[in-house]
Amino acid sequence: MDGLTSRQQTVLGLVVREYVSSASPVSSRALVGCYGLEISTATVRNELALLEELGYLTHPHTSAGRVPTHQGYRYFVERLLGEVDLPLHERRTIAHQFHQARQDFEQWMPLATSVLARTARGAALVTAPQAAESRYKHLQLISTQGRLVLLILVLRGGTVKQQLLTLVEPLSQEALNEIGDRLNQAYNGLAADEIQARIDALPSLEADVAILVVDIMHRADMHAADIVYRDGLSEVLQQPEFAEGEKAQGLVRVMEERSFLGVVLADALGPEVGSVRVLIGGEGRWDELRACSLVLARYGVTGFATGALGVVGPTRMLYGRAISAVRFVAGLLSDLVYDMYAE
Amino acid sequence: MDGLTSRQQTVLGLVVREYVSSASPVSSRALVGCYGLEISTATVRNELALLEELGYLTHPHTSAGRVPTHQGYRYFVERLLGEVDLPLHERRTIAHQFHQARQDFEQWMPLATSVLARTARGAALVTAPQAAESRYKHLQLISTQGRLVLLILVLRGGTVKQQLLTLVEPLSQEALNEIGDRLNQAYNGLAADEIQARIDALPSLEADVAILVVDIMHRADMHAADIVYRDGLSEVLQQPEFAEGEKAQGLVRVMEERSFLGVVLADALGPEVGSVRVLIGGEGRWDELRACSLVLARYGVTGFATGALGVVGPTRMLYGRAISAVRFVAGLLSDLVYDMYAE
DNA sequence: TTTAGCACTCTATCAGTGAGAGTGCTAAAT
DNA sequence: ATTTAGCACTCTCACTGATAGAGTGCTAAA
Repeated sequence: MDGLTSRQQTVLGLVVREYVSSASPVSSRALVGCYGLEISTATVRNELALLEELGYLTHPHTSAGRVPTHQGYRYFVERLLGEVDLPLHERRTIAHQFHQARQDFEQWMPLATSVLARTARGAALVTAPQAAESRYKHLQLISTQGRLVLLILVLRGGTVKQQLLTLVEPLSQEALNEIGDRLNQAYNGLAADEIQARIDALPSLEADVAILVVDIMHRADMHAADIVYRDGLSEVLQQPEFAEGEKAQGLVRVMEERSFLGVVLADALGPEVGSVRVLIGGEGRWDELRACSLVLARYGVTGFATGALGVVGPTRMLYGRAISAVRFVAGLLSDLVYDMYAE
Repeated sequence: MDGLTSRQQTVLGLVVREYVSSASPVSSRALVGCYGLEISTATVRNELALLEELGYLTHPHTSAGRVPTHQGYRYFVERLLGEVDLPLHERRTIAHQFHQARQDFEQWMPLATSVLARTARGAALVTAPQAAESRYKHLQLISTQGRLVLLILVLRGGTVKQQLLTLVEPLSQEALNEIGDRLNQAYNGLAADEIQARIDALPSLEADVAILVVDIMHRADMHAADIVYRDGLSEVLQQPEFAEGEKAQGLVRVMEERSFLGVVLADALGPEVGSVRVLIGGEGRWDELRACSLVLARYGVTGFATGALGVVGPTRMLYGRAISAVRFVAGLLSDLVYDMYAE
């Protein structure tokens, strides 16, 4: 059975569970005592020694109990956890909250983040959905004062972009509406490059606006993932592994620094919506994350718009809850994105 | 001279400056040695003892140097700091960055936050400007799929609100435009209550939309301050006072928890745009903030739209830089808000 | 009023000690 | 061949002096 006997698997699983809940090294006595194993502590010790030799456990020092290694957590997550899901009543509560907020577009992301943080008992991150390629939906020019105009550009999928625009000479709101109407007629549903190709045919003022529109759409394609929602950081920082400030460094960085998060996400998830990924202790690639695990997924509709979401916590995290929470919330968000892009 | 002799003021000032830069208790020898005082360490010790008796300094223990108390920092900020300002070249760089971003509405807040964090060397917080009272500017209904409609509401000052709307039966984009045009004609520049009062006169579909608009405007008035931009937290957490995790608790809470921040801001700033406020060690009111200082200001135009911004750091912070950075950035943001509301 | 000098106090550090925890090993039992 | 009991061994943790060093407070002289 893939290298480990069934009893070894049981023991490894119990060590992980016990360590996750107690946060201190697990002794053979604790395992036998708390979980009613039908074997003696000495036998358990033999198994523990073997599991350590195989790299699934370590010793902080000779006379301490065992602690799972990253490899141990990975084995736990991949082979021992099985198919986990949130209890029905939690799924119902969450689904209900999303149903309540279904019309309130702006609440989707904050709600998802807060639900994720509370359900997974970790720090939650959600990036706004980013369209594979922005497509023009609607433009509105709104006169402000004098030559200053507020340009509102709506993209397919409901993304709204704002930009200021200074005219050479003031125009009435009616004139602005006309420009908007003409561009709306001409560009509905087009991508930035397609608009770019048709700019020549326009009179100069429209062309100026169109150039700006193309520019905004390009920027939207580049930077949509910069918008990150966060929640639950302060709760996670109370975990004992972060008692020494510098241990918390990686956690705070991944929560705060867009660029760092971007790299991690790109590397761990790829562009396609798929299954939940678990990143344990930085996987040797990110040293700052040695004490942290991330449970990540991409949501949305591949080819239309996707975003990422995830939970960050200590390696000693409740993987079962985190994975099922991430999967469930990703599913809900994917449905919302689907509704917004299906036309 | 308000209780302290000029020499005592000098000594207090030096203790604060030295402690801010060294992060460890200041001895009489260090003061004489590093700052070239023309008096002996014994004399300094006498002054230190007096300043301690007056409550401006403390002792961690008998044979340690002096550390400023909250009262000491307050005296320093109010009487000893004088009029501080950022060096010209920094002001120029910052003004230039804002000038570059002047058209790019969506960048204002992130830019202000990032500039503030880097300039003040602290964690920066900026809340979005909130209108004293939302006023209707423009409505656009955009047909999505079937009966689902995306409602885009622009308020005076450039705030854009989005909401989904499910129609009883599908309508063409033209029909939606007509509804939008009629409401735009009728409601331009009105406040929520004024719109509320005129709903009766409308046919039912328009009335439904108008009810939703009023609802959105009310929500905007309530919750605009919920949008908080943050930056620089991870740098501040590296400061030695936050090496023990629990000391960082207050800092992270004020940075992360909207509700906590809201209470602090409301209490410290009031609703009017005014001068920079300095909150030292939670001022006895917020125990979590005992190790932190906040430098806060309200920006914007009183009566039209205001927001708050501030820097959070350890009590041992560079008050001079923080105060001048907050004042300068608040000024820049106020100008931007003024431009957006002046009509 | 200032200063030199000195006693005093407190910390930080190191070494040493004993208790306790938990293992690893060995030899006996199943 | 496995499992188990028993015990020696190791390492941590908490406590205890003991010491050096830092910095003060006080006193008496300048």
